Amino acid sequence: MTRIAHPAEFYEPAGYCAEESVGYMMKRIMISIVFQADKRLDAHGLTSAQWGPLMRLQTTGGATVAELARWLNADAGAMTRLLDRLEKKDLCKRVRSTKDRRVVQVELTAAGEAAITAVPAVLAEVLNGHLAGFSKTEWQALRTYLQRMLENGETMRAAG
Amino acid sequence: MTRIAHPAEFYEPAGYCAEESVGYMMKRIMISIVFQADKRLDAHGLTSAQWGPLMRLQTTGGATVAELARWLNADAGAMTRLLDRLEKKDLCKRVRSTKDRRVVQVELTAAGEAAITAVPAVLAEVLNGHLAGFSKTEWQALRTYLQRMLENGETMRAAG
DNA sequence: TGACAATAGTTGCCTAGGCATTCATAATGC
DNA sequence: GCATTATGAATGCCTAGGCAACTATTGTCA
Repeated sequence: MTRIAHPAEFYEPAGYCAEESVGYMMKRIMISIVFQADKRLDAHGLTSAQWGPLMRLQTTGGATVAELARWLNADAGAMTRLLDRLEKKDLCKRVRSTKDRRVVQVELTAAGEAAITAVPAVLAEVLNGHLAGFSKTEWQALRTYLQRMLENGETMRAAG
Repeated sequence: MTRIAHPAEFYEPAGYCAEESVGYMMKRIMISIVFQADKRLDAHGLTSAQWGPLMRLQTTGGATVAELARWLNADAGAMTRLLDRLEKKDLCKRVRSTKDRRVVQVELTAAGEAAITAVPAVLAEVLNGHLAGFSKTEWQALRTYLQRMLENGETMRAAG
């Protein structure tokens, strides 16, 4: 039996201050992370939006457009266009499935395999940089908080 | 004399797992927050990107394009186009400054004032919902962590 | 003063995501 | 079997941000 937690009451309409909200802070942190990652990945011809599908393709050894979109919490149409750009750069290729002719299997090309080898190191470096000074305990606490916020978000979404 | 913290070593290139990274979690949280805010603000004709400048205009009683862009960590060109859309909806207006003829003062219209009255309540509700189950101590700890990540990001940016 | 740099705003071109629609194919139900 | 429904992918139209180039204006300094 799961107890549904009541919404917190940390923020109030009167005197709401954007700078103090966790939303504003997280937005700025994400801008900083993406900026640093893009700066390092630019030399490899990748943008911060492009390594996501590529890494997923590597770990799973191929996926469909819908699977990629679901995994990245993205729109299927946006994924189609993102794959267009990746395919134009010869980083992945589409193969129409023969079993289910609706689906398109997406696979990495050799160039795609090569392009993502540098990605994990870049991501690790950028994240570690933003966590400078954190103890392991603090890092774990942060991840616990974020996980709980994620679950609260899913609860809100399910509630409609 | 400020001690520069060394980068953390929580993430490593080998075996890097996107799902476990704080970046991936924060991205998904932001998607959830923006989704919930957009859902509630749609009835007021605002998008999640539009209430930012409007609220800033309200609290400061008018600002320039560059000031808005800086405050929102956004590009000046993007801000110009965002203000185009807001002006088309008659939510704000531009006034060329007479003192410095380069700058454009942006002000809220009456409709703009009316449109943002509902925003603070929406933001407070969405944030409180994502913080359901958090104690005040945990919330403060989370904000401290986020603040430190922000400062680490600024350090990285300054270091080049 | 006059050349130069700095700043403010705009615009063009790019990547990018959300939503609705469309088309083809597959699964389901009568 | 056939109509209905569901799913997968793609496309059009919208908002949105980053970067570079450009113009107009202001500030700086020799």
